[in-house]
Amino acid sequence: MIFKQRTHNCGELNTKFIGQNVTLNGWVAKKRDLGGLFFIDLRDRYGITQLKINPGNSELISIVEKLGNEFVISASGKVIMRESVNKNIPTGEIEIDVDNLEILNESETPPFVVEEDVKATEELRLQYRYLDLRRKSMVNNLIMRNNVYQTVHRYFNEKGFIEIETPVLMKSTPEGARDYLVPSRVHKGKFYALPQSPQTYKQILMVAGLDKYVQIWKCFRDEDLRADRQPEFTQIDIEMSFVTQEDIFKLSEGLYKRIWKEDIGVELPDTFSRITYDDAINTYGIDKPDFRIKDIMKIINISDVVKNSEFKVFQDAITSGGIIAGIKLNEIKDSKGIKIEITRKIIDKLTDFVKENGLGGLGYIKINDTGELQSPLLKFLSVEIQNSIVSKFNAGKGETIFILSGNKNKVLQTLGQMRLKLAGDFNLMDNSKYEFVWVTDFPLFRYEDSEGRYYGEHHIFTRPKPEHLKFLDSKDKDEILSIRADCYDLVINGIEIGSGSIRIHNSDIQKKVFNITGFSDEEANERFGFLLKAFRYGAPPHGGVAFGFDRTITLLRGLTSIRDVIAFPKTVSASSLMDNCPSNVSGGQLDELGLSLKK
RNA sequence: GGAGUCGUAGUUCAGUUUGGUUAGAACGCCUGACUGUCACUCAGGAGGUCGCGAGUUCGAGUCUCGUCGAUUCCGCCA
Repeated sequence: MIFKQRTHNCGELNTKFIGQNVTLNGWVAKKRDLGGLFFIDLRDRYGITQLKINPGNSELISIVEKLGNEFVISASGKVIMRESVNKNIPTGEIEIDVDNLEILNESETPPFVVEEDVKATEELRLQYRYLDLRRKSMVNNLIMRNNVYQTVHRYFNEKGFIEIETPVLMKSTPEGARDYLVPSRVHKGKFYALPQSPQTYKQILMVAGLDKYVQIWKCFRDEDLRADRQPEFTQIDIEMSFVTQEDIFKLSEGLYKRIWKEDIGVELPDTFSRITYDDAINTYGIDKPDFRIKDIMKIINISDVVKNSEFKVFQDAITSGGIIAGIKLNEIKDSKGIKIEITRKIIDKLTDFVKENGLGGLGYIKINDTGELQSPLLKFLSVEIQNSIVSKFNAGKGETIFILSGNKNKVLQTLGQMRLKLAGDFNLMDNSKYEFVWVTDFPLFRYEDSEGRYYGEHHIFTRPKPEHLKFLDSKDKDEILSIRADCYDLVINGIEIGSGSIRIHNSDIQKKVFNITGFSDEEANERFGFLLKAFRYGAPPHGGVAFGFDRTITLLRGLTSIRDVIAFPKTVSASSLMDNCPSNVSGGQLDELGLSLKK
């Protein structure tokens, strides 16, 4: 097809081009017919330029009359000054006085109007993703994604890293997430797995001596989805040899500092905050604390203070090994600066919230403006204990203490959730801030009561801290659970953005970890023999980290769903609405693979 | 696997609480008018398997049960 090719795009023309003859190619975003005089908004991914079609040119008008939204056209003419300027768009001072117009392709009436403030549901947008991606904000999401790719590539190239591609078809490994499996035709009855992460490969690259590896790569996990979880997602995957945790922090801080600076113009501090896992849990009730609410509503354990009270609820908690803890809510104000009273209604709502989390109820102590205490708990607590609680929270007039009792994990977790809820409900955090924090010293194992076995908390290649190595031979549950690792998460605004560790590089230690997590030597050999073998040929000390690329872009764009930064995402039931996948396959395909479907 | 929300015109929604005449609005679409619009305006028109399937009822968009899809959360995600 021969057509007049564009000389410019729809976002670049301005008054400097006045008088020039130009040709634009693009999509009809809007046609306005004023009765002979037509205006057309022509759109491409760079912007929108207004075309003006004069009355009188009957040949041109007959073409214009046929135009509908989303038709693809080529328009030529002279750049002229507009009679009335549109200040809302960069090209708003000029328009094209069209003398030639060509329809390059027609469009059916689109199922929804392609406009910035899209009305369509996400379901429809996903079905017609190619229309949704014509919208400026979606284009900008993809452009941001591209910009960050480039920043990452440049950064690691400067630092002497090598990008190495690892296989997409790999060995299925137990542990961790469910694998996506790919049947082998050549080896009937055998399967590849899509990588949950390139973990084993990058460690083996370290054994190979490729001491600085990086890759922006897809990972696949067959688990249930969320707004921030897709079955396939992208990571910035990093591994280094001869490094400590500090080296990895420094590299990562440099990376994120660079991305924030280059791609959204925000200057981050040279080093990020740090908190240990135990402190995070005990102070914020969560392993991914949102440091936009760092210094308020910290969790305070008052078990000691109330242990001698007569109050049965507290006594029961203590006898059953639980705790009593709480948070303090400062005096809060609405957007007009008027004080918000903590009413019965608010407390009832919070009580419901607490009960949904499986706790009996919510205790509270309000300190009135006169300094007088107000609480249903007072009759159960001596004045001495009341005063100790107030002083432990350093509570003053107009403030409220919320108290929970029961199972330790549940109490901490619920208080953690309450902090987030209160902060959200009462606007207690600065949403324009980016709070980066490293959570360090994660436990090596967690114990699954229902299965009676240990799991690697991060993954089973994580090295215990040297001073805890001795506990690998222990049979004592508390000792095993007390093992900490140089294992860390990077958290931004309460979102887990990255995770890594210093790895085991010694096959004996690796075997012990396998054994604790329930692998016999035979099983470990069957599954990870290749890695253990590699470790016997001079494995250097090494460690690494992986960052969620989609989540990073989501944060940079101020969004909440990673689906908006992925060109072709899947729904929460892991299907793609545009191309209807997954789908059935023919009997012949199954035969070839030696598979049959269960009835 | 569990819980919540949603599903009505091409689209976004109202109508469902309390079952009852011909299911409405806006945007989009079609026709006509209009020479400076940029959410153009004005006049008119077409457009509905109320997600699907059972049930209750004289009668179901509305009530009940099931089911499918979207979405949010819990479990799960080393």
